[in-house]
Amino acid sequence: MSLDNRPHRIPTPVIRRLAKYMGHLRSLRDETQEWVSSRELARALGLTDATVRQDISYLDFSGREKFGYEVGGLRRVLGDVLGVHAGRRAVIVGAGNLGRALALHDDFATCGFDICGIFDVSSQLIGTNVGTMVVQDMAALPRIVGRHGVEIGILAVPAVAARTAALGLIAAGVKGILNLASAHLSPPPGVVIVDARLVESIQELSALMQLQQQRPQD
Amino acid sequence: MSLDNRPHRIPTPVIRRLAKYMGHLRSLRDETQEWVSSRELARALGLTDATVRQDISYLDFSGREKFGYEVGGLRRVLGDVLGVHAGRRAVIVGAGNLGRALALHDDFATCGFDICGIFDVSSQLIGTNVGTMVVQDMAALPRIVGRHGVEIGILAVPAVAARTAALGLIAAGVKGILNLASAHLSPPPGVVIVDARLVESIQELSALMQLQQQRPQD
DNA sequence: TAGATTGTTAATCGATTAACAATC
DNA sequence: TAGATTGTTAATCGATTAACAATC
Repeated sequence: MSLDNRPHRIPTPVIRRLAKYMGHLRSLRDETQEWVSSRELARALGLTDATVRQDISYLDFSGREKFGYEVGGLRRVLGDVLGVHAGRRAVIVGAGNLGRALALHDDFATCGFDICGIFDVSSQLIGTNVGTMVVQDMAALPRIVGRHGVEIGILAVPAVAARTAALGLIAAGVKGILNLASAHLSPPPGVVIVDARLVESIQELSALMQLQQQRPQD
Repeated sequence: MSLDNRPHRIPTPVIRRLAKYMGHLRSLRDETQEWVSSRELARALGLTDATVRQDISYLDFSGREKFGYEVGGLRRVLGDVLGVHAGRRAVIVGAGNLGRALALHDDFATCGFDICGIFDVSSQLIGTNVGTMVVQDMAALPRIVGRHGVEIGILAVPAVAARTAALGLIAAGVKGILNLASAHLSPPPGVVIVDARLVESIQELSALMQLQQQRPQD
């Protein structure tokens, strides 16, 4: 009866941990382990068991007392939430070192994300090979996005080019952007942007190292 | 007098935003802008001005009423906290597509992190060129770390190899690890690990897209 | 002066953890 | 049965935001 049968909002920190759970279950893949407990997941990922149970309670999935969670079933519902079963297609914008590496990185494919194009504006790069793909002109983006039903754009361009590239992706019909560029982008309604910046991560690391050296007791 | 003149603990969310502020100031670099207000920083980065002021209050730095923060000074204290002036040296472990791309990525150098080696265990990769560097055997790691005072290891290896590689880095004397591998690592005391996983980020994006499509009002 | 902006306190909001009844 | 584990509530903890006095 309740309206809350519809999928509820899941807090972002929870979503991030769900992705971690998925990663752990994937590492169990070939093993024959059939059940996993909240305690075991927590240990493996450096969390508390209460957090794991709370997180899993957001899913349409139940564990079983004394056993824990059935590995295959949990993998299925996690995959549903994380959209890895949706067969999402993605394109990469930016065919520099990072963009090319991502195009060749088969982890995306392993996790259900199909990279179906790589684009750039540089005439020096357009036409060059990246694995089995050929770098295409940004002008070809709308056509490819339309033809393949591309939903995700991976932005691997210099900061100065980020805004224009993002607008191009959005105009082409992409609904989500993974932003590796060092520029802040505000998504229009209906578009989601997630930042993933290596420079910020290494700076975070460096700051934590600094603080740790100053107050080693922590 | 107070003991709290010593550097206080800065919450991780704050540190992450400090890195964003730094990125924004960097984008102002060539410009002649001398002052920046909390309001302006907030706008540029999608935050509130209260958050910006609260964050900056963790720093040993003061703004000026009616003017805001002096750009050069703020950049200096941010750089201190983020360790970008420390001239930190880093090595990359894993000379696959991602590792090689990171070695060639000059954003790290631009931000004050000096990549001074790339390592792998594969005899097929050892000895190959990556820019001006040559891929070295992991066995050479302790020597290089010692000689150059390397503090950071960037882990870009497959999940199965992550633990061994991390132990190698730590044994060699590295104090911080940027972990791009899909494996959870628990740092020993005195070592800091920050995770930066593209697969988790794209799954987070995908989940947010899914939720957005289900509840577009959010 | 009036207006803009900081620095900081207090209030709100949200996330994590502890605890425990229910269950097998 | 006893013991292990879930699911969930309530308590705690921490982060963000609002508000405003102080200042130039």
